[in-house]
Amino acid sequence: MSNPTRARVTMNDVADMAGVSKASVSRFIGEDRQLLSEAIARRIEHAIDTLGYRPNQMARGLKRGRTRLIGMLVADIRNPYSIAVMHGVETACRKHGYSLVVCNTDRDDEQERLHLAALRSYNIEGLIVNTLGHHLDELRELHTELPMVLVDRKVDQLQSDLVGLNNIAAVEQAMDHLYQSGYRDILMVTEPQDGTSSRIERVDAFKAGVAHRSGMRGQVRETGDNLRDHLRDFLADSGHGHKALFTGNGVATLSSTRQLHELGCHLFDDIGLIALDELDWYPLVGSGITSLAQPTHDIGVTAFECLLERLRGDQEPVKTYDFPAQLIVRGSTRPRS
Amino acid sequence: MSNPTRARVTMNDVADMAGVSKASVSRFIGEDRQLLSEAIARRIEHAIDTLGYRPNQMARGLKRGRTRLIGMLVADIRNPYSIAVMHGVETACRKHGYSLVVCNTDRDDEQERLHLAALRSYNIEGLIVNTLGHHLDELRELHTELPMVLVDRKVDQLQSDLVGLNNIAAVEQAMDHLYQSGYRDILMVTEPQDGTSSRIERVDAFKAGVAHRSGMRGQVRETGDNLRDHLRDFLADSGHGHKALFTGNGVATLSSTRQLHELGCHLFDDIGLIALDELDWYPLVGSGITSLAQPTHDIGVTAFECLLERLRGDQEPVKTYDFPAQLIVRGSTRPRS
DNA sequence: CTGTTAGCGCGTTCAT
DNA sequence: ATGAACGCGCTAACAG
Repeated sequence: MSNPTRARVTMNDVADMAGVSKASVSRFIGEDRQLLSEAIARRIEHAIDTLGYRPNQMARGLKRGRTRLIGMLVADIRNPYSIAVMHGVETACRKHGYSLVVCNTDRDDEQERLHLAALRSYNIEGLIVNTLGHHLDELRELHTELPMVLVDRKVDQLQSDLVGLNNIAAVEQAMDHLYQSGYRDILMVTEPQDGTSSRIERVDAFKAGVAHRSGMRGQVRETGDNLRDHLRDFLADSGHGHKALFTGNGVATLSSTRQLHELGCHLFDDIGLIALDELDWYPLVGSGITSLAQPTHDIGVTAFECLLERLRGDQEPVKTYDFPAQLIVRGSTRPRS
Repeated sequence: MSNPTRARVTMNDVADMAGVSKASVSRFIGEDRQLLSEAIARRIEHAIDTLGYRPNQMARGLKRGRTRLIGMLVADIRNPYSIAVMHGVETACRKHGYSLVVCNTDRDDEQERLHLAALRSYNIEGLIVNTLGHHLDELRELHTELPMVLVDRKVDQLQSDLVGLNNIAAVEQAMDHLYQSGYRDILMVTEPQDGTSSRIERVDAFKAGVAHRSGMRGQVRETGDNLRDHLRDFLADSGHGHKALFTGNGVATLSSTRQLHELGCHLFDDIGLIALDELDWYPLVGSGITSLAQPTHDIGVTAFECLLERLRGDQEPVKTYDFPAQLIVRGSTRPRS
């Protein structure tokens, strides 16, 4: 009964049953329905209903060159940021009748290559990229065939639209808030930069922000095996004013908070914290984690709409969409004096 | 330069350049490479490389009926459980040369219908379902064409393989642990059941577990606007032994913990907590949240492999894969006496 | 308004 | 071992 060998009902079947030509059926399911006479349209509709006919998008795409498929390349699908953006993309896709093929590379360059080949073979109409783009040649070649949009991270030498956070402004917001709350000794924790443009921008902005604020001291550390030692050292080294951590993304926040916790740190009396990216559990940790929330949903929606513009023939020069972050104040940056 | 109008290089181009017929090229990219002479194979390979030819999966699928596409219907893509399972599915897909089309319904029945139609139109070879399956007719019809596997939640009247947690055993583990740790007054918090089989099973198992443990009291409450009041009442109503919460999934844990936090509860001295599902922030909240972790990755992998079996012709009766949960003890269930 | 014809890119007989 | 011809399901061009 559930044997997947039953032949699919095709346009021919519908045409036969309705006693019309395939062309008429094609017109019925396409944009040209108004060209059909009332009588024929009804017969076709009836045949479609009784047969349960559904057009085959593959065949359709083969002929028209439009598959209604969008690809998304994600570096780390378990990162809540990626998920949130993807949710936005998916919503927008749905709204415009597109489906989304998600490819997770798990930060593996070889997987990226394989996925790119696969996506290409499926004739996707556009591609949303949230990876390091280490296969420049393939990407550029693909870009000659279809529009692409970068999310969060730039890819060098790939001239493509970009949508993401205004990192400079966001970091400035964070610095302002820390400064005004009385923190003077800041340790920024970032994931290894590794060529990721957004991380680099944030670290650079952090250094610049420290430089032009009098009495502020700033250092940068990376997540990894040594993080705990770095944090311990930072906590021990007093005499530079109230201390705070500035974590560059959700992953950095998680590992930093875990390490602080394991170090027996009282969250957040001993040390302040402001995080880039908002996660749903921030209110629950200690007195709550202050964060700069990214408009992830809008970022995803914009990425898709950007693609859609290009698909509709937009030939304008490469655009960049910089979204602002929203400060959410919680206990982890309570004012000090 | 990045104008998406450049014609794709096709099998014909390769054949022309290599001076052979399309059939030979087809043999080269297919399974019949050993039928080709060394000389011709080399010429074809060279042509493919210089032209950058990639076979068109759409056309291929159209002809052979194998698109190498798997669909996954997810009720809530922002639920970490779904993501974790999806990650497992994706890994398995990749390993076997399949690509994954993910469809998020946002718990909306109408979206489920639309997605089902879309997936079908793309000739996916199999479907993984993690939704309520409220469109039984469409699902059953689809099931006549392709294999399906249910994840986490059963769908009534849909005879299909199922992979998920052994809910009975998992809840028993939780109850045992609570009992042995000295808790006697338990409030289970679940998302509205709403026909979700896994939630129903967990609640039923909870009630049964309370019933056959002497001196234990158990109540069930749902997440929602009243949760806070329920929790306050529960906290106030003493005299039944040490209190603990048992949350039925990640979402329930998050909302319960938030409410406790806002009620000014000291986590977790005033009340114990054990959670079904493991999330990465559990160690950070209060003294840490004890949990029962699901083998989400394995569940995803198994779901795909199950599909693959069916695709390869497995005709055996419907199977059910019940995975065990793993208890992770943290401070939220510290022993009481 | 409607049907006929010719492919889209590819796999698969059949010949040779 | 290789090529010619046909068709997968559908759309687009042209006739009528």
